[in-house]
Amino acid sequence: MVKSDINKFFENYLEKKGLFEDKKVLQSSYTPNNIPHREKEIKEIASMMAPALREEKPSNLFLYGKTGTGKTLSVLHVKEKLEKVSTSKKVGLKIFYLNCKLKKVADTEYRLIATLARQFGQNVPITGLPTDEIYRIFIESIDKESKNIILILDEIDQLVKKAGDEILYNLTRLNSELKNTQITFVGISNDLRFANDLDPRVKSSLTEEDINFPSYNALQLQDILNERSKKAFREKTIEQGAIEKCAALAAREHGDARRALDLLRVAGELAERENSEKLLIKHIDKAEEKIERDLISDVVSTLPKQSQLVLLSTFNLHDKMNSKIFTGDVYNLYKKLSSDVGLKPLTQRRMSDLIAELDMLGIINARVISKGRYGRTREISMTIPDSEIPDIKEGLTKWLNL
DNA sequence: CGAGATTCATGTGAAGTATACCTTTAGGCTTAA
DNA sequence: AAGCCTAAAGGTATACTTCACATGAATCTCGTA
Repeated sequence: MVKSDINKFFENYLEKKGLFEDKKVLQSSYTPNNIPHREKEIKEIASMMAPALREEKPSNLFLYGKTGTGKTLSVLHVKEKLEKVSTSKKVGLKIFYLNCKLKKVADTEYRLIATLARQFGQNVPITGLPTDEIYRIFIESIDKESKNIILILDEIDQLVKKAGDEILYNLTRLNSELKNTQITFVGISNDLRFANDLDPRVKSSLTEEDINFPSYNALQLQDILNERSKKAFREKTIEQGAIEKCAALAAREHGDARRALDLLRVAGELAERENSEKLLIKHIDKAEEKIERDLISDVVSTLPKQSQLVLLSTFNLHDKMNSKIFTGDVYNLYKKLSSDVGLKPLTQRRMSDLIAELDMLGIINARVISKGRYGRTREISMTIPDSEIPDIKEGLTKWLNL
């Protein structure tokens, strides 16, 4: 009985055609051939990098603009095309893309260089070598390879925030160490003010040329969504107005195209799970909530245990009393919790740094204030809407085996 | 009443420690001549 | 004797601790109007 039910379910599942034709198209890793409303920027990038084909050194390039404005996409697009030409014409050119935000990959000077060296096929250890040594290995390996190297550093602001701008200084000076090769840097930043806070020497050399990526407006987002949904969904599976709704929602938040695409994809997934014939507008509303939740719980779940504990403490305090939360309170609760879990509590000094990190990740808001006579502390408030907190708390307690 | 001193609770920087990992080196063992 | 393996020595990066000093506005103090 049961067995045949299950068989039937699977058979039905197979027979029933899903809404998606090709879901990959909506994922952020996908690079479409056609990038609407970025023709100008792509052309600019291409003309900046073109000298590399003649084995001349292109200027360093700096791209900035809010998240989801197509910076990464445009660069990768140009990269692909450029690589194609250069390999067919046998030009000595290599292009590397590296996202500096990835933890344990490129968030310190050592790790950044080590990752780069690894991309050149060098087998370098994750720790133990002097940083100079890593530089030497890296320089050596690229110097014999090819004439031109273009290094794309995505989310470069994150790197500087964590590890200081000395790295960039070292990097820009790298060219003087190289005999046969030249490195061109392409920096990408979401933070518009980032370049201004840099050491002037670094700034001038890194931003020889810069391109601003403006935010998309709702109409442009619609174009993008239409373009992609044609490939992603089967015909006539989207309710009239659904795409417009996606575009409008995403446009409300500074025109983030990635968000718009996520919205559409998750809505499609939800619709499919509900066995709905079409992607309806209501699915998009649900998708918005889900994305928010998933995004946060994704970050939270990859946090180190200690940070999770700190976060849980702040959430608990936030629930218990709706007054302001201060560092000292968090630390006391954290200490109690950590002994419950059987984790050795960190010092308050360290926790202070952890709170600062959580703030940087945008999971909480922590602001240093002075309470005058009553000392100085961080005042912590929530960035997450109250309705989402119980869910995340549940996840936290699970991960922490509480 | 108001300017300046005081105070508190913690921020923050620097230096030190523990841990995990790396390379080099020297000793001991095996092996082939 | 040459070659190979192993373990110790000496080095680094990273996460964390310890120590000590810095902060900055509410509150206190005290001289002055």
